[in-house]
Amino acid sequence: MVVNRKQQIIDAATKSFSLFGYKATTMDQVAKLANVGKGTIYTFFKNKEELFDEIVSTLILEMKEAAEQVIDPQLSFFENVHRALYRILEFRKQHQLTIKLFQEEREMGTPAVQEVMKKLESAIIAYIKQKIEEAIEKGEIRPCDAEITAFLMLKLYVALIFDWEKNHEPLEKEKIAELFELYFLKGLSK
Amino acid sequence: MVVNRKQQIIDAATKSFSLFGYKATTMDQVAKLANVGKGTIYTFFKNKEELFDEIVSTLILEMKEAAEQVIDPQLSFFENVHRALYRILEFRKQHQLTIKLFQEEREMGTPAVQEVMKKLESAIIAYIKQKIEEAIEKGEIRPCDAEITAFLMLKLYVALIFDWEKNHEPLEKEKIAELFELYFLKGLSK
DNA sequence: GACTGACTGAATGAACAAAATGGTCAAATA
DNA sequence: TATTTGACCATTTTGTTCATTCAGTCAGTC
Repeated sequence: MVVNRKQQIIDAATKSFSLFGYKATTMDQVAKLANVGKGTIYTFFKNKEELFDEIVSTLILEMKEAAEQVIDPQLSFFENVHRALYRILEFRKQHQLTIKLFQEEREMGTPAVQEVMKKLESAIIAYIKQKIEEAIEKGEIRPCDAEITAFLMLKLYVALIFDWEKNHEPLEKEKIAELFELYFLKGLSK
Repeated sequence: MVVNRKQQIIDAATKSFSLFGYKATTMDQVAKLANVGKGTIYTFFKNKEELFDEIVSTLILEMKEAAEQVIDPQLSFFENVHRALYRILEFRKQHQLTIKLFQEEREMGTPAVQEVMKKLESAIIAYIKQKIEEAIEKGEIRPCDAEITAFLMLKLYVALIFDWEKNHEPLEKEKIAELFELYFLKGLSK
């Protein structure tokens, strides 16, 4: 094994998924991009979907890490939401993958993509939910249904990032953070 | 003219659009339902799309009227939002049409439906926006971007009504109103 | 024994035929 | 004469066939 072939495959697939989406990425293409015979892919991954799954699982982990990097338990819930939000807003640009998949889900409704996006959404909501519960525990914010609040935070984010741009100029990062603060933080603060 | 044939046609079309959606409604069907020859439809409406448009325009007007009925300039902005929200939540159940069209847009992407839904959305946002501007004028709420706020209010509403139900039990009217208050009203209040 | 790429069967979509549908208009009706 | 109508036409949609593409396998190579 000259180099880590599994990582080569993952890198190639990530690149192709990011560039062309799930459906338009062929295993032949991934093999060629990874400088690997197609069969080799199947020694590491059961099938295309499992390869995809592993990549998205990694993405989820990376997003969590990105958030954890800026979250500081010493700081207030508000300050941490603000920091995590900014970090994610920056993170997003690096990850064409998220955007491409979001597009593919809306425009083509590829089943494998729908499934994986559901998983991504669940992971994000579970993460936010936990942070909200901690904040309630600590008495930092007023009690509320953590699940619904997390759900709405994500919906608000998606609405501002993706939906608003359909008919308007994209919003500045600062503007998005400001709106988040205006609604969620002011609304939740005691 | 024994009865109002135009109204007969509109009623039949409304029923069919509500039941089967835009695409699955044929003009033959509408004619049969309205007890009218197909040609007669074309003496009142240029084509299928115009018939559809008139129905949706009426829907928009009815929604506005429904809201106006409960809005009282004497009352506070909050109280009025609350009342209008409740009125609309009840109104919705009567109108299968809105739900059916919302579904058809998401699932099939019928162009005529997309167009009309855009119009509906614009009308709603414009209406809310105006109410927000009046409230800011009167100093009832803190200044904010009325357009974005209206946009987010609608998105929040849609998220709670349609998106939440995809993976959870539907929310009670009371719960929806409570959430609205928690986020928007608390957030906007001075 | 790790790796490969030609091979296979299933899935996809292009091309064509058949059916359905929106819209028209000459004839029937009132 | 003014309305209303449904058979009719052009176009779109739907169903079908068939060639191509692609995910996944496995016999053969290194």
